[in-house]
This record gives sequence, structure tokens and C-alpha cells, in this order.
Amino acid sequence: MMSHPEPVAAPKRGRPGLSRHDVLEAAVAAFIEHGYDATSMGMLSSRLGLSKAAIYHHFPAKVELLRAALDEALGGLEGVLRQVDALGGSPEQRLAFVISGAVHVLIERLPYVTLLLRVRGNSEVERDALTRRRAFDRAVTALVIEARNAGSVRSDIDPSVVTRLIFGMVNSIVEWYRPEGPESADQLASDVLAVALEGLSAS
Amino acid sequence: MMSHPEPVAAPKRGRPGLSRHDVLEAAVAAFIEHGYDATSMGMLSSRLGLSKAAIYHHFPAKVELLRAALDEALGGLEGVLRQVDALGGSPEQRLAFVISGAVHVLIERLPYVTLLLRVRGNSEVERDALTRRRAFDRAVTALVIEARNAGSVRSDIDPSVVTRLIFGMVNSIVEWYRPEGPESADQLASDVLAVALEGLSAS
DNA sequence: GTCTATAAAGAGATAGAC
DNA sequence: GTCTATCTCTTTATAGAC
Repeated sequence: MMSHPEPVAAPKRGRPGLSRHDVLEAAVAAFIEHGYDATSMGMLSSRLGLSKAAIYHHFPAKVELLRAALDEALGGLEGVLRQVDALGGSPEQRLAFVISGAVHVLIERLPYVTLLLRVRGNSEVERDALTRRRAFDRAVTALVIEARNAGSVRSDIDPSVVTRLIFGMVNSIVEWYRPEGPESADQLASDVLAVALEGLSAS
Repeated sequence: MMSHPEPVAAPKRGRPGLSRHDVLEAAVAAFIEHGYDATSMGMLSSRLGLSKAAIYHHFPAKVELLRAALDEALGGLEGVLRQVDALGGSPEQRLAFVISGAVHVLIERLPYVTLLLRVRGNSEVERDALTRRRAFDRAVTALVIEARNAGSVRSDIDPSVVTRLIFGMVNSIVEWYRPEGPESADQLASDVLAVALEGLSAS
């Protein structure tokens, strides 16, 4: 969560003196509000209090703002997979860790993951992101299959359908979760895990 | 599912002779592929084999294509609520009917619902659609609360969180379901209901 | 690091012929 | 019902001054 030690655009004194990270944050917020395509560099510059040309000092093109945002989201999700590999445990434990970990990443990097989940593959940058996202999905499906073979996941439904439904539920959190709201990340992760594992029926 | 008896644009002979419905279908497909904003009237006209101007004969503006599509989706979902009201039954039965009914509408009107779920409220048309969609969500939440008071839905999690998670799962189907794939609508609705009610854990 | 000015392309929409 | 041609506005991006 610390700012990257980028060699460019340190917060010097001068005029506004915006950092690369400031520009990215504002851009991502605008992309979420209006969609990437519908967000013009003009809107961005208004929101930042900068001229359009000044933005090109921080990012060489509009699409590089998108690339940086998607990388932030994918890095977080891939980190969950690295952690679960390092931790070990039963397939059931590892699956629970991945679901809970994904919820936490989703909340910690909410705007970036929100953007990632809206990507449809209409440019090179988007297709690259989709490729990495699909690799994540495949890893989770493999984990579900493992847990199913170990007898902890129901075997009456196709594993990839189960995976898609559960992660559809997880991912839908970006549609409504607000950090300033009543639910903490831990509380929500626990709720998601409960509904994913046991369903909504009364015990 | 029959074509509407619109008084306009019957499939006469002439040149291509496209109907209003043909144009809408092609537009919705393009909106899904590239996003509404990123789809230009030029792209639309190429895909249809028409000039841009010809499209304006069928729809007076680009946004009217979106309005018609969203109305198709919302009409289907609102129909499920009307049916459940007419049918009666226990809260548990009615909740199951709404979940299963939503899955069926989602599949029958896949492109239209896909578009609806991507709307963010950036124009009058989108805000109107969001208003109707929120009314649907509220009706479902009320049903979850009823079922919870009747003892059939778990009471350890906030009802609106439960509703959002379950419908997040349902709605995520548009991200991957393809009619030509192996799962029938009935099969998928039954899978969704099973995971929603009982979770992914082995019985 | 930020500005003004501008280039070049593409957008939504309309006019009027056939 | 479809066409060509065109209007006007906005877009991404660059040039060059400070």
C-alpha cells in the first residue's frame, strides 16, 4: 500500500505537483464512474485541475492508465495464489483461504479490481489482463477439483460451474461494497465464506 | 418471445429490408462486445450492412437502442415478481421461485440482461433503468426477510448482504453462460438453487 | 511540471435524393 | 427503406513556450 518508489514525478514543490500515483487514482475513479471509453482526457484534466497536456507528462497515453490499474488488481489476486501455495494445508482449508483472500484483495484494491472485472478484451492491454485473470480462475478451479476429490466439495455439480458461481458471488461485491459502510472486510469475508460453504438456508 | 406487433418496419421486400428488431439485436450484440459508448453508429452500420443514416430510420437516436434493450431485460425480471405474487406459497417456496425465475429470464433474454447489468447511471435512460432494477432488488430483499422471519433463511447474516451475494451469484451467469454450451437452462437454475441454498460443501 | 494552441481523426446526427 | 454528403462537436495526442 506504500507509494511505489517510481523514479518519476516525486511530489516536488512547484504548481500542484501531482504524482504519477495521484493521476492514476483520479483516472481509475473516473473510469469506474463513466467507463474507460467514455472518460475523455478532458474530463480527467478537469477533475485533476490540470491541462490535458500535463497528464501526458505522467502517462504517455490513456491506455497506460488502464494498464497500470489492471496490473494493480491482478498483482493482488496473484499474490493470494502465491500465499496459498506457501501455506499448504488441506484442500478445504486452502480453498477457504483463497475465497477469503480474494475478498480481502477485492476490498483493499476495490477500484482497481472493479475496473478489472469490467474488462472485455477490446484492446491489447485488456486482452493481456484477461489472460492473467483466466490463469487465476483456472488455479481456483483446480483447487475446487482437489477439494472435491478429497470429499469436501459437493460432487453433484460440475466443478467449473461451482467455481464460477462462487467467484461470481465474490466478484459481485465490487458492485455495492463501500469502505465507509458498516461491514468490515473481515466481517464480509466471513459472511461470504459462510454463504459459499453452507448456503443461505437456516442451519 | 414472438416478435412484437410493431406498426413500424415490417419485413417488406426492397433492399435488405431490416426490421426494427433486427437492428436492435445487432446493436445489443455490438454494445456487449465493445460497450455502449465505444460502439459508434459507424460500427453498427458496418455490422448491419447499412449506412449510418438508415439506422436513424428505425431508431431516432443511439440512446433509444439502449432504452429498448434495457426495457426488454427489466420487463422479464418484473414478470418474475408478478408471477410469484400470483402463485403464493411459503416464503421459502417463493424465494426459490424468484431465484430460479431470474436465472431463466437471464438465459432467455441473455443479451438484454447482460446490458442491464453493465449500466452505471450515466444518462437519463440508464438512471431510469437503475431505478427499476433497484425496485426489483428491494422486492427480493423483502422476500428474503420474510423467509428469514419464517425460519428458513439463516439469521446470522444481514438479509441485504445475503440477497446481494445470492443475486451477485445469479447475475454473474451472464459473464460465462452460452446457450450453445452443455448446460440447459433448467439444469443451471437447479444448480444455482442448490448452491444458493446449501452452499458448495459436500452434503 | 505545467501551460496554450492546434492538428487529425472520428463521433452523433441531419438533409435531401431515390 | 436506404443512400451520399455534410454539419458540428469532441476526441486523443503533440508542439513548443515558460
